[in-house]
Amino acid sequence: MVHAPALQHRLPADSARFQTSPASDSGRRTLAEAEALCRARGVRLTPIRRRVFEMLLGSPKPLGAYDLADALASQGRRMAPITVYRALDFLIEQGLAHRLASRNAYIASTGSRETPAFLVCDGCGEATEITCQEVAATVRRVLSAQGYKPLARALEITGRCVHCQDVH
Amino acid sequence: MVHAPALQHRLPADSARFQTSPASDSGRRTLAEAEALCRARGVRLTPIRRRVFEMLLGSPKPLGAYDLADALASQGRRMAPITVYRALDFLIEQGLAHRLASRNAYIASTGSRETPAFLVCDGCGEATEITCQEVAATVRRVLSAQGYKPLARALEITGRCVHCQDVH
DNA sequence: TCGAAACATGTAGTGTTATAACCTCTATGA
DNA sequence: TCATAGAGGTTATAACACTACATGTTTCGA
Repeated sequence: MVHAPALQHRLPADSARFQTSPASDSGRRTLAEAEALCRARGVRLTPIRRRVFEMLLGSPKPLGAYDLADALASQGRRMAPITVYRALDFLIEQGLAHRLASRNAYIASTGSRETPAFLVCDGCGEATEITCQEVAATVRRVLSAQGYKPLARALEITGRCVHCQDVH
Repeated sequence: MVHAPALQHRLPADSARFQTSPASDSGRRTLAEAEALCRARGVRLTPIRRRVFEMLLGSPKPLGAYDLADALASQGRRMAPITVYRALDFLIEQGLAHRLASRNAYIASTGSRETPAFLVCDGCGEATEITCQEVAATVRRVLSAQGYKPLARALEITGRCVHCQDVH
């Protein structure tokens, strides 16, 4: 489960146009932001919710609900699955986490209300959140062309990351 | 479970730029195509696989594996879950179906090897396959900008369809 | 045409993810 | 101080997916 932080640095061509948010180097900041955000909204970032959020922040890859339960068990009393799910529901509602349906796993997010996109590696499972006008605009346009109203759900784009391209 | 076929006709503005493929009105044609495609590839569209594929083709919304088992039970002997999953695996390998992870459900597809996109309604669950150069290009660009190699996985875009916008 | 190999399906059991139903505790404010 | 709302505890179960192994079926070459 231990994993070196993603090497986000040596990237091709036009990566400058994307804002990426690897969880690993923004933990502290994001935790403070989350607290501020919850205060502002009048909702409670309780100890359980906070621990789940920290766990997600600290992980370079999305975690399953039962992974979270295991991990949290090692730092205290075991938590029932439903408890984890309730915390996750809260975090998702507040935009602090997203469910990656393609992996049945959960990942910390920025709390912004915009539709985020995640690049998910088919090999190692690591996921990178990107905020990209182009993606957002394309999604909006495609939806409205079919008469759909957009929802702020995470967009999952599957591929194979730099480190996993040769393998398998 | 019975559901009127989607009204795909009165659509906003620039829908002409998208090729949509509602399952309901292309069943016959697509079944023949699937047969041809399997023959050409030297793989076998066995009775079980064919029935599962027909079931998917006939449904306006994605079906769960156990839905399929139930539906197929009503037209003969009950099928074990694993049998359904095996048929689905085959169809997915051949590009004749896709798994919609956000719904734990499966949907018939065209068999083309390109990355398709599905608009999935958060309300009724109906899904529309679209083939759109713009979407494909955006996905490719975003992936390569982060050093990812594209995979031909279905892209799921969630929204609320025309009929479900007022409800809930 | 016989038999080996490859592929497809049957059977039983289990693993994994997610939720239902109901109860208790605690903080808050009228 | 007591009613209330929200958070969390407990137990059980639903829903989805797969492993392992046995049995059939098709195909193809000797």
